[in-house]
Amino acid sequence: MSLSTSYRTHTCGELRAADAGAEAALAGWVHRRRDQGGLIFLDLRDRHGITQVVIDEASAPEAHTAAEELRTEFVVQVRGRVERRPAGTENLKLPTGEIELRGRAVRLLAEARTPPFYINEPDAVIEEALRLRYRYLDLRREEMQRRLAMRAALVTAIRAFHDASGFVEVETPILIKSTPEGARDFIVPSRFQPGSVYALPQSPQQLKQLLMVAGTDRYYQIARCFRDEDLRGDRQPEFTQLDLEMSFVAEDDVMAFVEAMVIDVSRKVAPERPIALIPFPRFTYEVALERFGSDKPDLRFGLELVDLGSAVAGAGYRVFDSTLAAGGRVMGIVVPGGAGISRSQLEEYETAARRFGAKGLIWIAIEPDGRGRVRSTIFKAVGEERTEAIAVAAGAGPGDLVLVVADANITCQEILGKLRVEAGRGLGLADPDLLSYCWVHRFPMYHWDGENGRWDATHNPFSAPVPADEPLLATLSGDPTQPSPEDPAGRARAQQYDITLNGWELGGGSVRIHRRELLERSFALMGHSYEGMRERFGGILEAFEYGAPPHGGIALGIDRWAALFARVENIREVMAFPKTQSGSDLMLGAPSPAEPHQLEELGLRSVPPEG
RNA sequence: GGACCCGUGGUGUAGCGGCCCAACAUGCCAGCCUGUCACGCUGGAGAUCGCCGGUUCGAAUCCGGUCGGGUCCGCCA
Repeated sequence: MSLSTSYRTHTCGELRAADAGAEAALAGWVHRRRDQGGLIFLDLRDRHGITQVVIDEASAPEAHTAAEELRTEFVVQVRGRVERRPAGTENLKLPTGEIELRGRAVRLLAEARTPPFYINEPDAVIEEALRLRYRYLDLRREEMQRRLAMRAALVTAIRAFHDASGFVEVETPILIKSTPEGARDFIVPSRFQPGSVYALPQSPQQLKQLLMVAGTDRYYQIARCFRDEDLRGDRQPEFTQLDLEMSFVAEDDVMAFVEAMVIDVSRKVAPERPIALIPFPRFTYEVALERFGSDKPDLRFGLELVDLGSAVAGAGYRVFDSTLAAGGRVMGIVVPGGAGISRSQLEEYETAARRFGAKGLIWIAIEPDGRGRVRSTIFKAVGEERTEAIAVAAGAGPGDLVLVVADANITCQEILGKLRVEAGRGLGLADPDLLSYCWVHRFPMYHWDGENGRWDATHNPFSAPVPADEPLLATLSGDPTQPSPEDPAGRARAQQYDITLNGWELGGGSVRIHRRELLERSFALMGHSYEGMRERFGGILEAFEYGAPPHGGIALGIDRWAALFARVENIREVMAFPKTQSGSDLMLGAPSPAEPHQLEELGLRSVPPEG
């Protein structure tokens, strides 16, 4: 494919030694200018690369005069002859470094103000607000262009795989109906019906299920989604999901397809990065929490949680005894070689544990040489022999450090899960090249919402129970609209699966309920009256009366996936025009106050904030 | 809703009660330079230290507020 146009014969990354002798025209930005007096060097840049232009006063006086006026980021076109560079002056750092363009004519296409930050220095540190204010300049930087291209390649690979697998890409509307579940909706007031609003989709969930009812069989979409919640490095108010849904599938069918797709896409986008385990490991939610203290485990390192309940029972340490008596857990992780860490590093673990919600952190260090010499927070209370026995029970050897937490079951697991990640990454155990995918499935259908006296969907309110648990979607009272925390529903597991990459939740999905009766029962458990359901979910409930196929699907966060491929922590780095933590677009100045006539048309009035 | 961090020439930082009408690097401007590639050399311009108020004889520096950015908890799947 040629990118030549009426302005250029080649891109700035294209010319090689084999092109020597050819006439060429290049167009691009002045990356750098090196003025030697009678000889001026220009590094001409476009997104494809950099080519050196040399302009000799003696042989091209007009071009030389023009080049003297050039400044950084001016846009120019240069015509001339491609020449091999004189021996010894080749630049091995550039792919085009064997040649240069001997400029005969320099044409200024656009001047440029001095940019507010360095576009030509890859390592320059730039305040993020400044980058966002001048995003078009930030994106001009090679690194950002690379990320945009990588993201495009990611989406292309996704489309290719789905297309080859019989999927139909369908666009769903952006103006839809507000639903009460999940996050806060962005709303758009209606001019036709003052006082009424559309909602922007949090995901196309109901629409894709309706496409299944329509017989689309396999649907996918690169879908923009919106959630009006507080932002984080990995959360933007609008973000992109790969959304897909398949008919006539069970859990394994969806997982198998997604796994094959993820492997194919990974190999296309990041061929140099090994995929840790194929097939992807699968853990039930319960096992994931028990072994890794997380429903999105980072499997690039071990440091698995160990139950120390029997090892500490009767040790005579009050915290352990009271926790166990209250039905809690005492668990630990072994930090290999951690016995040698400094007092201040230990304190960092303690601070981290408290930040994660722990009441305290107990540690046991086994000295590296000799045997039986331990240091520990519980040494005095428990004695050397018993302390060492606990450490050994955790699987620690000489030189290791054991971190122990005692708390209610899930609290204990989650705290240690976070400490595990802290320790694993801190010790450099997480191979940054590795792509370590895994599945976590069989989440609890519901968790008890004590505040509202109802069950709440752990993930998606349309998720189906695992077939064996379907009878559990019931209440003790017998009436699903009268739930209580002791209901069998609390034990039901969902056909819900999350896919995790290097400790990030990449996506989640489920097999859906496709029978109206069961969906209504589930909604009732979640506190909806039958009237309320018709109001909020009437469309889909009715659709299910007209023959809905069994179906299931998943949604994957494209931004997170791209960020992981780009090895960045923040999804803003892989979005062209992201917003700040307070939802502002610093470049466009959005959001901005509504014009009075706009409000009037919509039948709205602005109320000044309190205070 | 809450906690913490940051805000000083265009950019990145230093200075953290008087030695500062603010330092360093880079960028910018001018001059010189025919093989540079983060070119080099010489000279120059450029900052009411985010904003408002307070403490003090004296504030970039201490205190309060506010605005903007970030990280985290809540929230969010």
